[in-house]
Amino acid sequence: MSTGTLVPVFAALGDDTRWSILAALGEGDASASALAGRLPVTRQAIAKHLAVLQEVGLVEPIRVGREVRYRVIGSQLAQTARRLEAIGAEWDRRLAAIRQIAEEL
Amino acid sequence: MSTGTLVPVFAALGDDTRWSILAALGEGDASASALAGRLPVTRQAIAKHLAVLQEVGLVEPIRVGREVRYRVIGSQLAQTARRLEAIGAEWDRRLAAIRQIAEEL
DNA sequence: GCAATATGCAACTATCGGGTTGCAGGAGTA
DNA sequence: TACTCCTGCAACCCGATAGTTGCATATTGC
Repeated sequence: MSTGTLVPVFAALGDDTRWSILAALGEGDASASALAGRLPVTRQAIAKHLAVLQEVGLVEPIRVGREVRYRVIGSQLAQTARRLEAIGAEWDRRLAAIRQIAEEL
Repeated sequence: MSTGTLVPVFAALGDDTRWSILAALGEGDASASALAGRLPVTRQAIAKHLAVLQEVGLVEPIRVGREVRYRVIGSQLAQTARRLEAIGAEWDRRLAAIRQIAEEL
């Protein structure tokens, strides 16, 4: 079981501002400028965060006229959750086996 | 739906070395010194990482004589996974509703 | 075409975090 | 007691990154 591309996703999710952005996008698609109107950071900072989120597949850009709206991809979050759960279960399984053997000695 | 204490957990999971440590602990409890023998970083670096992991509840210390072994807590990973999945599902639900309304216009 | 608005790019600052070395302190063992 | 081994703490270095300002570029609407 490899962690593969999982770590960058968590790194992307380990920032409060990015969660603010994701939460805002969770209420509807929006552009960097629109998000800058609601959050206490500049548009450029938000643009950088959106680039990070897009890089790990949590968000996708949609050109609408002269603006670029961003859409959150919920399925990526669900897939990450499934992989996380599988890894945790695997650890539990192995460790339980180890302790079982230890007890029998 | 609040992200609560979720973000620090992701920040903790967003580092390769910490995943190496978690993976090693997934094969059995170990002390910082023991881990330093297997990983290409110093014991002190590992000690810092273990402190971070303990802080977010992914790992717990167990004193055994003069050494401190660490144990990975798989259930914390599972809980994080569930919360993540719930958030993604909530976004999908809301956004689907928004698009439904948009189509009807 | 022109003004307005939105994005893109670049340079810069400052803080955070991962990693190191060095040393002091504590707990087990001969 | 003396020795060994493991942990804990502090200071330091450096690269990454979150954030800013400033300007150039493109696209829509009048």
